[in-house]
Formats: sequence, C-alpha cells, structure tokens
Amino acid sequence: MVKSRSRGSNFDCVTCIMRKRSDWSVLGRDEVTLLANGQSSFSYGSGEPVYSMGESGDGVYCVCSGTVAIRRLDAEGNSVLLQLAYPGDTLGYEAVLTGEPHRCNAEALGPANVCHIKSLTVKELLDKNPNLGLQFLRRTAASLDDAQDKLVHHATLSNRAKLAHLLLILMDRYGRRTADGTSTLHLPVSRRDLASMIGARHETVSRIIGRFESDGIAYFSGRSVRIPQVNALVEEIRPQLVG
Amino acid sequence: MVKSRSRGSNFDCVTCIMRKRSDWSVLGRDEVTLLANGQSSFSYGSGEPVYSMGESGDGVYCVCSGTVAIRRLDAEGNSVLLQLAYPGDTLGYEAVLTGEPHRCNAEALGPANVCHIKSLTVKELLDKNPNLGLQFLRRTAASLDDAQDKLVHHATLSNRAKLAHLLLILMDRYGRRTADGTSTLHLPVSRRDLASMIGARHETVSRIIGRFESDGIAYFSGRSVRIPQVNALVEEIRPQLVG
DNA sequence: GACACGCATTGACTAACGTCAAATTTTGTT
DNA sequence: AACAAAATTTGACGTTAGTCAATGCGTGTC
Repeated sequence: MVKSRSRGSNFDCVTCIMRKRSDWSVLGRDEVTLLANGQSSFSYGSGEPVYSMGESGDGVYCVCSGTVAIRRLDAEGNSVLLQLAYPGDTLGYEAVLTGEPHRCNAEALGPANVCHIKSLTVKELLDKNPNLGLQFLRRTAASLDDAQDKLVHHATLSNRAKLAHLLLILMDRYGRRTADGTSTLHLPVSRRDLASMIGARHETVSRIIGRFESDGIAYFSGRSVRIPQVNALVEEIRPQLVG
Repeated sequence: MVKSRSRGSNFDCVTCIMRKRSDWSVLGRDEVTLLANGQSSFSYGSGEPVYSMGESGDGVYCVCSGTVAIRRLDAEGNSVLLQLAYPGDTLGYEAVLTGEPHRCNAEALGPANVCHIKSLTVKELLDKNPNLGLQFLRRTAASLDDAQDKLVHHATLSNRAKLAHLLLILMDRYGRRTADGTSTLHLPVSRRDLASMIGARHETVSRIIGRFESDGIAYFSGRSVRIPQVNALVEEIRPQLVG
C-alpha cells in the first residue's frame, strides 16, 4: 500500500502542537511566521521515502505524525535501520549544514505527515536565532550518545540480549500495560528490520522469538507481542552471571 | 608509565597552531583572547584520564598534541573504545551543553597535551559567536555519521573484515608508505582495544592476526604492522562474492 | 477468488566466534 | 638486573549465529 506523496495543507507551524515539543520551540513569534512561510507539508503512505541516500539536502524535515525510519544501506545492499523518528523530530539537517548529500534514507513506516522546511529558511532562522543551532546541537549530541550506546551493546551483548533490549525500547512508545500486569506491544517494523536493528539475520531473529516463546518470556503473533512480565526481558539483557 | 597530570604553561590559544584546524577557528581576534583567558593547559602521561564517566562537565577539552581515547564502559565493566581524538579535536562539550555527567572516559594514549576551557568561557563564546555552535554541530554530525557507519559495519561485516577496515583507517594517521610499495603502521592501541573497537574478544583478534600473517596480508610484531599490499586489506572488506 | 509476491518460519548443516585455561612474551617497577 | 604485573598468544572445546533451502503464511493485485 504505497500511496504517492501528496501535498497536504492541514499543517501549519504557527498552530502545530508538535512544535512546542520540538527543536523549533526556541523560536520567537515572528520567527515562527518565517518558519511557516518556508514550510510545506506532505502526506506519505507506508514505505514511501521522505528522502534518500545520495540526494542533496534541499531542506530539513519535521515529523508531524507517524513514524519515520532512518536507514543506511551498504555497498552490498544490506539495509540497517538506525533510528526511528517520531512526531517533533527534525530530520536531514546534517545534509543542509554540510552541503553533503544525505547519508541515510528516511521512509514513512505507516501513514505519516512530514513538513519540509527549505534550506534558505533554515539558514535564515539559524542566523536570526542562535538557540536553534544549539538546540540542533543538543539533539545531535543525544543521537550520538544513543548510537554509541548501540555500539557498546553490539560489542558486548548476544543477539538474544539485544533483541530483549530492543523490545524494551519499543515498549516505551508502542507498548501498553494491561490490568493484570502483562504488557502488549505492536511492532512498527518487520522481522527483517528488527534483525537489522540488532545486527542479526532475520532467520536468527525468528529463532530467538521461538526461544522467547518456549521460555515464556514473550509471545509473538504477527506484529503483536504479549509480554507476561516485563522484568523477564530486563533479566535477559545482563550477560549470564554465574553464581 | 603513568605520570600524574601536570599543569603546563607552554600552550596558549593565541599562538596555538592547532586552533586554526579546530572548531575554534571561527573565533575573532578578541574572542580568541577570551578563550585564552578561560583556558589552562595540562600534560598527561600514557593511560591517564582526561575526564571520566559520571563526572560533571566543568568545561571542554581541546587536544593540542597526542592521541586521546574515548571509551565507554558497560555495567559489567566491558570497555569499548569508541573514538580516537587527535590534535585540534574538542572533547566533552556534550556534558557542558546538556548539564548531564560525562557519558564516556577520555584517556591519553601516550604523552599528550590537552587544554581545558571552563564552562563559563565556553558559554560566553557560544553566546558571542553563533558560528562556534554551528561548528560544534557540524563536528557532532560528522561523529554521528561515523558512529552510524560503524553500526552498519558491525551489522554486516565479519570480525576479519572489520579488523581489515580498522587497519585501513589507522593507516591514514599512523601509517607510512615505504619506497617498495609496502606500508608500515604503528598501532596506537593494544590488542584488547583493537578488539573492543571491532566488537570482538581479544583472543579472536589474535587469531585473525595469525590468519592475516598466514595469508600474507599483514605481519604484526608488537604494535608494528607491515602490510605488503594495502589493496589486499581493501579486498578483505567486501563479503565473499561468489563468482 | 485465484494468484503472485514478499515475509516469516523451520530444518540441516557449517563456519565463526566466544569461553576457559595455560603458556609465553612484553612492559613497567623497584 | 630482577621481579611483578599485564598483555598476548595458543589450544581445546562448546555455543552461537550464519547459510542455504524448502515450506508456510499473509497481503495486495488482477
């Protein structure tokens, strides 16, 4: 179900509720007007690219609704899902700042609304309000921290532990705690993407899922996951301590 | 040989040759004076910490000479070497910007001179010259790009390929091409660190080194490496393509 | 509704890698 | 120079995870 990208008119920065929770919250009243003038909003269908590796950055993107996947492909075509972007997140500013082409693909994981702010406007705003740049800097530093944490996990955890950890992270956004202490989770991504996020093959993920079910830790049905005790997942993360 | 950190007086931002190649190159003349006033320079011995995880960021650090290793430890004490910092690199600004404690250790890998610029000065400079913040942002974005590339490699390459790749990267800075086409390389880090950089055990690295030697690709003696044909390392990186 | 396609699961097998332990070398200290 | 400590190498072994291949499942298309 891949609709083609369509221009939407429903989103306007001045009234946008996401703006207050985003990097753009540092802007003053007339700066927001400038932002609104340099902006266009688009609707995307599932799987549709927002931007692609190699394209030059003609502006930045701000997620208004939905989830956007940030991926990188290597020379052999392996796709790695690096990050999930949510409403309020700003994407693609690296390319605008450096003048280099985009290093990643950004793709809507479901119906999504994403606004585009053209480079000129971004540069004017950065110039007018230095806090915007500092805000981007804080955000980028947080992403770097996140990426470095992932590197540590890739270096020290088993695939099973990494999958448990990933499920816990996805729980934060997509999970729901039911009355009797069990939790449920609707996965935003396929098994293949799940696998690429932890640096494993999709067959391996299938097998780990099988073992989670045998061990009573998590039960999968399509993209729905039922987790009787969240704490059991936490236990999975620390390497086996003997004693 | 761990000397204790000592205050040095040899380094002054106004005359510092590294400054022109660093983020601070965007500063104007009197801003450099402000920088020089908020700065103190220190000498470090091999293995000595510049700052440590958990400490609060009381300023940023600028490498004047030597190499500084950026590491992160996990809960079980595993150390992962995330990055090598070189003269001109600025460290530790994340902690200053966010107010959070340092998330990494920074440690001199050999004799090194590192200047400390106190938080107040950094904030004044960021305030006076917005280009400094943008410069930090560009640098951080580049680090993020680098970390994401590593994630892709961790997800898709074998340890052997990752080691070959790492050697090529280290060649850029520590390598020397001799007349007859062979190259030599003096490693700045131990085998353990080499292992942590590619997410493998040190025993595994030892064995890969053994195989590199059997295969005539690289010969190791302590921290010296001789590489007859650099191209042979490049070949190692791409997964076996069946022909 | 039948079909095709991509995704997911499972099995059999193999290769890569980690673990534990011991021997050896290197490095730093006294 | 002698010693102690740490790093490195090597071996034997077990486990994990990747590969190849076949089958099943689900979704969207015609």
